[in-house]
Formats: sequence, C-alpha cells, structure tokens
Amino acid sequence: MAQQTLHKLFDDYLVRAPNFTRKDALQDTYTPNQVPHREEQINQLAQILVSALRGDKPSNVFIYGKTGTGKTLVTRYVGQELEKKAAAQKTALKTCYLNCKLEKINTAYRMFAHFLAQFGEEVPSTGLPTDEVYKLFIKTMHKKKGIFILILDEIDSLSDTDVLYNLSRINTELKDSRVSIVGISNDLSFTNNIDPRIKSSLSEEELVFPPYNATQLRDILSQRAEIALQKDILAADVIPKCAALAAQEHGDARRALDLLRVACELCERKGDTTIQLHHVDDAQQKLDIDRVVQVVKTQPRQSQLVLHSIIYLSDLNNEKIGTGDVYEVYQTFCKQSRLAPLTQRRVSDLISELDMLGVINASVISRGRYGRTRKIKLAMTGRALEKSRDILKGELS
DNA sequence: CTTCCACAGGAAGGTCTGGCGG
DNA sequence: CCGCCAGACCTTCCTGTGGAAG
Repeated sequence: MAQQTLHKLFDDYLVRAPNFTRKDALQDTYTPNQVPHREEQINQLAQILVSALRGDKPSNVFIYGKTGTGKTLVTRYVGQELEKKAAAQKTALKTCYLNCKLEKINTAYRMFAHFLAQFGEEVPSTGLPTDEVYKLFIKTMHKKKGIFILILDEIDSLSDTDVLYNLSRINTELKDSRVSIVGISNDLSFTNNIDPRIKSSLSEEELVFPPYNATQLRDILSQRAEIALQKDILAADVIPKCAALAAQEHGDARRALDLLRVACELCERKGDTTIQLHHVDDAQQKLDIDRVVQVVKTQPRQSQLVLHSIIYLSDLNNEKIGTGDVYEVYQTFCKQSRLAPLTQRRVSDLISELDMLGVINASVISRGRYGRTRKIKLAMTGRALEKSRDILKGELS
C-alpha cells in the first residue's frame, strides 16, 4: 500500500515537466562565465595579480564586502583565468582556495594541513606539533617551485592571528617560490583587531565590494534563471520580488538566488505549473525556518538547555530577560534533567553564541543602580519558534 | 557629585579526547 | 606502552563599567 503511493509519487514527479534544466546554476557553488556588475572589481584584482604571469610575486590583497557581494566568486573567477593563462604560457602558478569557516579551519595547524593536502602531502588531523607542520609546508613550497596564490576566504574566523604573521613573512624563508595571499573578509572591523604590522603586510592592496542594488540583483537573477530554469515558468514579478527582498538584506546575491531556487522547489513540489509570487513568500519563510531549525538542532546539550530557559522565560511574556534570570531558570532545568550546571561565566558565553547565531537578540544594557546585564529577546517567531520548541522538547526529554 | 549593583568579558589554566611517533 | 601535542570545553579569578539611586 505504502509502496504503491510511493510509486505514484515517483511517477507523478517524472511525468511532470521539470522546472529546472540546470539546478546548480542557482546554487552558490556555481561559477558563471560572466559576473555581471563586478567588472570593476575583476579588473582591479586581475591587475594586482597579473604580475604573477611574469614570474613576480603579486601584492597581497585584502578583500572586504558583506555576504553575497561576489567576493568569493570574483576571486575564484580571476584565479581560474589566471591559472589557464599561466598554463598556456608554461608559468608555474597555482591558486589554492580555502574557506576558513566552512571547514572549521580556524587554527594554524589546520590551515597548513589543508594547504598541504592540496599539494598531495597528507598530514594527520592532529598529533603533530604545529611548527612541524609549518616546516613541512615551507619544505613543500620549496620543492614545488613557482608562484602560489593562497586564497583565504572568511579569514576573520581564524582565531589564531599568529598564523597570518607567519604567512606574511613566509617569503623570507623561500628561495625559488613565492607566496601571495588573498584574504577575504566580510567583517570590516577585522583588521582593526590585528597587529598593525600584520595588517600592513597582508593588505598591500585593498578592494571593497559594495552591495548589489535591486536592479543589479535582477540582472544576476535573470542571467542565472536563463541557465537554470525552463522558459516561461516564471511569473513576471517573481525575479523583481526576489531581488527586492534580497536588496533589503544588504544586497545579498546569495539570498536572492536562494529565494528563487527554493521558490522553484516549492512550486515543483506542489505540482504548480508556474512560479508565482506566493511561492517566493513561502520560500522566504522556509529559508528562515530552516536556518533556525538547523541551528537549534546542532547546538550541544548545554546550549540547548540555555535556549530552552530563554524560551521558557519568554513564554511567561517576561519583557526584560537578563543573564541572571536565565541562569536561575537554567539551574532548575539542570536539576530536573540531572545535568551538572555550568558556571554563570560559561552560560554568559553560550548566550553570546546564541546571539551570534541569530536565534536570540542580546544587547548589553545598564539598569543603573540595578547593574549591567544583557537584555535578551527571542529572534524567532511563529513556525520557527514552534519547531524549535519541539526539537528542544525531544532532545532534552 | 559619589556609590554601587549585576553583570560583561579578559586571562590563565585545568581536564579530557583523539592522535602522533618512537 | 609512553610521553607529547592540538583543540574543545570549562572553571577560577579577575578587572571594568553605565547610569539610577542616594
């Protein structure tokens, strides 16, 4: 019985004309042939890096810009083109890309290990002293002569800035090889917090990527939709709407593409023939819920307990929730589930983390005579909140 | 003006897991 | 097996502070 309905589902799906011709064109891993509205940035970056083709070491570059402004895309694009050209004229040039955040590479050890892996040198994930890995990296660079452009994406999530110092000085230890660094960050204040000497050597050149405006986002979406989607399945206002919504969120192209892709998926799932505005609305909601659910699910137990405490207090429609209030409730929950409570200091950090993950809003306020604390509010509503509650109930039972 | 609350958040160090090479 | 290493996660101890109350 269940099998029959499943078969029917499969058949129905296959009978329908697919919305997508190339779904990956709407994913952020896709590198298009053209990068609209970033011509200027491409040119600037290319001009900086082009000296590599003559065998000189290009300046180190630092790229700033908010999420979804094309930093990664442009850098990869220029890197690829450069490698192609270099291969054609037999110049030894290699670009190595590393996203520091995605792969949880936030320490010197892991960064060098990752780069070494790209050169075919396997390094154990742990166990060796860091400077041994560093020495191996130098040695490998020595052996493979040429110019290496290391792209460090989301460089601000490197917790250990000493690495950057080592990297910036690495050329003094090399003879026939040169290493250039392209640092990418969406945190404009990042360089304020690091050693000015490191800063000056790492950002010999700086590029700033402005956010896209709604018109530009529309162009980007149209270009990708052409590749990714069947003709004539988009209602007229869908792309402008996606663009407008993403423009509100600091011109985030990734967000715009996500909206369009999820809208298509939802449309397909419902068996509708054209993508309408309400699909976009649903997509926006879904993206929001998915993000929250993902965060809540993957939190460690203690952090979930803290969040649970905040939700509990929030349900009592407590307007002003402070750290102390949360800690009190948290302790009683700990007793109930027979967990050893953490210290308030630690819980305070967990609250900060939840804030950074965007599931709560916490800001430091002063209540004068009654001390300084955080004002904590839930950052989720409706379905997202319900789902979170369910997850926590399940996980903490 | 000073006092003083209720924390924020830095620094240092401890403990445990998982993995190294010898 | 040992001694050592990196890193996640916590604790302990600490200094710093915005602004209402006195």
